[in-house]
Amino acid sequence: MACHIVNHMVEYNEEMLTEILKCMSDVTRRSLLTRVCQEGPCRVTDLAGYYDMSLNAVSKHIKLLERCGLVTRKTVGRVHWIEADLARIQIVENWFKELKSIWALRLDNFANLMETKDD
Amino acid sequence: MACHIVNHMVEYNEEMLTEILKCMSDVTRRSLLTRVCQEGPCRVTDLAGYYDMSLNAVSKHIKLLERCGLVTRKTVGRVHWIEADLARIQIVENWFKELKSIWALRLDNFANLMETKDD
DNA sequence: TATACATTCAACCAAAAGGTTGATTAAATA
DNA sequence: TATTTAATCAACCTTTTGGTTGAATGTATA
Repeated sequence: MACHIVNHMVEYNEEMLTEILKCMSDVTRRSLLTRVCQEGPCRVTDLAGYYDMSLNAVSKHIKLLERCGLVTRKTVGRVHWIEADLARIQIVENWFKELKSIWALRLDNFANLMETKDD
Repeated sequence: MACHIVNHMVEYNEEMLTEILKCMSDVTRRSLLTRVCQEGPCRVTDLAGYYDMSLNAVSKHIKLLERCGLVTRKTVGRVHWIEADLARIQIVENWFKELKSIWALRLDNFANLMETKDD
């Protein structure tokens, strides 16, 4: 299931896919990710200010984003700076690519079969 | 948040993203999707045979895949033929693309700011 | 027609997810 | 030093998710 590391390719496996896709499937976490992409490094408290939920809830969302590598954290004194890291998106894109190629391969085989039939 | 429909672009909104990403975040559903990509139209019972869970559980997974448009169903008599439809993947890819462009835009702005500072 | 087969529906259950509040830790500041 | 500030930890609650089983529906077949 896992693919080979080639050049700058990012490896993927089922557990990583599950973690990343599950993480991205929440609207608040997608919003947080978008925000840190737009604004660069943000403090947890400032991020929480945008949402109609407790600081704790946002803190937990950030922890999940961090756990699957979609954001990174730099702690400076008591302030935690949260920054986006979109590299992991490649893992999902690789899966999409593989899925599409599997799909295309079958259609190719089907086309060949039809051709053979015509002989 | 929703983007414009341009040519063959597939529109997206938060609800669709949530639905599709949540659907893809389950390992059994990803496996089912891969399988129907490989094998073309499959019967529910045959698909269920590959997994260590009840037919009912697989049936429910297929229903979720169908609900968010990742597979389609053709009912012929008592047999339901399940087929992959990867078009919806584009919705997620569009979001990735937008996110990356937001990210790149900010870095550009930052670079411009530095340049201005140098004047 | 009686029976087997393909699939879903409905009710249920345990675990996970997403939220809350209150306490805790540690750093900045009056 | 005492207090405020930044953030997490811990316990708890409700809803959702992913599974189960048994019954129902509809179609094919002996």
